Amino acid sequence: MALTYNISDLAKEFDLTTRAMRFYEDMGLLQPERTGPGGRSRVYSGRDRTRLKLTLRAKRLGFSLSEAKEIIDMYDSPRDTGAQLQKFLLVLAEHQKQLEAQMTDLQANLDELKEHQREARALLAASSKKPAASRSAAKPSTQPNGDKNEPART
Amino acid sequence: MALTYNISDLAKEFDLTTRAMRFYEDMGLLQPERTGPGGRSRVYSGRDRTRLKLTLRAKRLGFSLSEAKEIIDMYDSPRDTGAQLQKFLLVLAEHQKQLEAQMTDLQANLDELKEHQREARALLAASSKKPAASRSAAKPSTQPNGDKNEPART
DNA sequence: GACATAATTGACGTTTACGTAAACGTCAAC
DNA sequence: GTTGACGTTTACGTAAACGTCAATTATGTC
Repeated sequence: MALTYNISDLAKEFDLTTRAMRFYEDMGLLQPERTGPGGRSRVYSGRDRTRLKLTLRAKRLGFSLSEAKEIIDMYDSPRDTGAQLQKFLLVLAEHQKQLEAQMTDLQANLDELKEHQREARALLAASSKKPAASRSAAKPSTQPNGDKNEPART
Repeated sequence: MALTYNISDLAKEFDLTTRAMRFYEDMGLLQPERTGPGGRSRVYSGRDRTRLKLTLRAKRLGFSLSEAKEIIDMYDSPRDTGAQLQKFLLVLAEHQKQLEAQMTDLQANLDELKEHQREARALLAASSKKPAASRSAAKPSTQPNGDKNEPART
C-alpha cells in the first residue's frame, strides 16, 4: 500500500481532464494499475504522479508529449552498465544544450520586455508633468522599437 | 528603398518553408507588400523580418502563433496616450509573470538534469575503479531517482 | 523559343492533443 | 429500487500548424 491516487485525484491536482489522463496513458506516459471488478478503474502510483508532473512541466516549456515521454522514460530507465551510463550522459548533454538555448531565448525576451517597461514608464512620467501636450510636438517615432536587428546595409 | 527581402531570403535565413511564411501572413503576423506584374510576388520589410524573428522565438518558448501575434502586435502598436501606456504596462506585467514562471520551470529542469549528471558521473567513476563488478552485488535500486516529490505519508 | 527555376494560389491531407457524445457498469444514498 | 456521481470504452470531431500536390505564371538562360 504505497500511496496511490485515482484518476480524479490527479486530474484535480493538476487541473486537467480525465480524458487527458487516459490519453497520456495511451501514449505510455502513465501506467496505472487496475482494480475493482473486472479491473475497470485505474490506480495511479507515486511514480505516475511524478511522471505526470514532469510531463506537464515539459509541456509548459513547449515540448510535445512524445518528446516529454522520451526524456522522462530515459530519466527513469535502468542504467546499470557503464555503456548505458555513457549514453545517458551523452543524451543529457544534448538535452542540456536544448534547455540552455531556451534559457537564452527566455532571457532575451525578458530583457526586451524590461526595456519596453522602462520606456513606457519614462513616457508616462513625462506626460504626467505636462498632461496637456500629449499629442502635438514632433516626437519622431513614439514607437520605442520599430525595428532593431536589421543587418547593416551593404 | 529601405532594405527588403523576398520570400526565399527569409525562408532560408530562418530555415522555414515558403508555405509557412504564407501561413504566417494569413494569420496577420506578416504583411509583405506586393510587387511585379499583377502584384504577385511578396516583398518583406525589415519590420516583417523582426516580427518573424520574434514569432519564431516565441514558438521555441512554446507559445502558439496567435499568442505570439497578440504579444508582437501590442509591442509595436501605437502608445501615445497615457491610457494606452497604462494598459500597455499592465499587459507587460502579465507577460512578465508568464515568462518568469517559465524561467522557474526551466531552472527546475536544468537543476534536475545536473543532478542526474552528477549521479551518473559518480557511478561511472566508481565502476571504472572495479570494472569487473558491474552487474552483481545487491545495489538496492540503481535508479537514481525512482520517485521524489511524493507528499508525506499521512 | 524551349526548358528549367522560382513563386503563387487553391485545395486537400496530416499530426498533435485532446474535446465531446453515446452507452454502459458500480456503488452509496435516499 | 432508483437516482446521482463517478468511471470506463468506443468513436467521431476539432483546432493548430503547417505539408503536399496540382495548376498556373514569370524569369532567366542556353
